[in-house]
Amino acid sequence: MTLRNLQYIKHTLAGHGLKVTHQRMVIYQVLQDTDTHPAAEGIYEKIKKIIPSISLGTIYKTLEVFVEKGLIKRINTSEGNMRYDARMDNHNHIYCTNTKEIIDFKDEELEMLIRDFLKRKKIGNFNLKEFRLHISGEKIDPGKHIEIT
Amino acid sequence: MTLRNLQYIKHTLAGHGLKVTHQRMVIYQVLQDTDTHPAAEGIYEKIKKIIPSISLGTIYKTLEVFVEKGLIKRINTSEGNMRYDARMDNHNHIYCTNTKEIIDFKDEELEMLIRDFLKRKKIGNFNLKEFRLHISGEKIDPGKHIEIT
DNA sequence: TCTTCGTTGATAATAATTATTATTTAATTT
DNA sequence: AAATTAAATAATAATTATTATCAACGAAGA
Ligand SMILES: [Mn+2]
Ligand SMILES: [Mn+2]
Ligand SMILES: [Zn+2]
Ligand SMILES: [Zn+2]
Repeated sequence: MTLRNLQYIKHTLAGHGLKVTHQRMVIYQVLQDTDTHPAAEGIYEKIKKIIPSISLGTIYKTLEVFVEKGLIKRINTSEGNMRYDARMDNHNHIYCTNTKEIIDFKDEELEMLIRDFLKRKKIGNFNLKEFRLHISGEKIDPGKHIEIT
Repeated sequence: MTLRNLQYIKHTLAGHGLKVTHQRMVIYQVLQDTDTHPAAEGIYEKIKKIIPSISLGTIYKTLEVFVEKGLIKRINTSEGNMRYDARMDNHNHIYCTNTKEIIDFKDEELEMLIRDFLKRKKIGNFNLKEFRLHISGEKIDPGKHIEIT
């Protein structure tokens, strides 16, 4: 968490109409440094190490505000809880049904392929906001990483 | 609910290793006749009209069992509850963020496009089960239907 | 520095789902 | 067909995830 980073985070929060608080900065920073799509509880555990006095309610509230302001995304799983994604560029997700991991998967070609398809295939009475491909399956070796080639 | 249908449902349940009960038959039939991807509560309301004595717990348990046995699918929403889909062929979903509707969208070309792409793009250490495109946005006129052309 | 108003932490409330258990029902054995 | 066994259901309690409330606090502008 360098000084330059700190300034950037302040600027980002303020730029989205949010009052800059210590809690918000730390939560946003931690989300930025995470690519595992954690749930509120998991985020809480991480933040507690930095701000031991933080309340779980503040985590929930802050996540909600961030989503509302378009700073992060809330993502859906087949499990009973919400998970969060600080990555805001268009990308897809690979779901591992046994480890519950959500792995990012970005591919320009796929992006174009689908965008092109949807442009041809007109959906009437509908204002399309975004699309995402959900790929699901199981890691073969849960200890190792998934690798895309 | 014709007799032929009834026999077919019995056969389907038994064929998936399930004991055939009145509750299960009615729940399965109702799910088959629905394309709105209802939540447990909504299914409960429908079933109560047919079996007034049914318990909400039975709905939850039955849905869980059906998912487990591969008779239906559990689907994810950005809201805090699960929804269910009796349609088992590969298809995609359009999410309307204001009406909370989930609309089926099947297209062979899109299917092939993505399948082809994923065949080329190898995902290592991962056993792919399925993929689905989540399209989200808002209905322009919430009273009218979405139409795909 | 003072004032204002949004934010936080503590806690209570709600919604969705899962667990428990006695009772009922279906399937299997006699 | 009656008795036996095993599984499913209904009623209810418990848990989990999330949201709401509210007094105390802190950021930011006057
Ligand atoms: Mn159907
Ligand atoms: Mn929930
Ligand atoms: Zn992501
Ligand atoms: Zn569907």
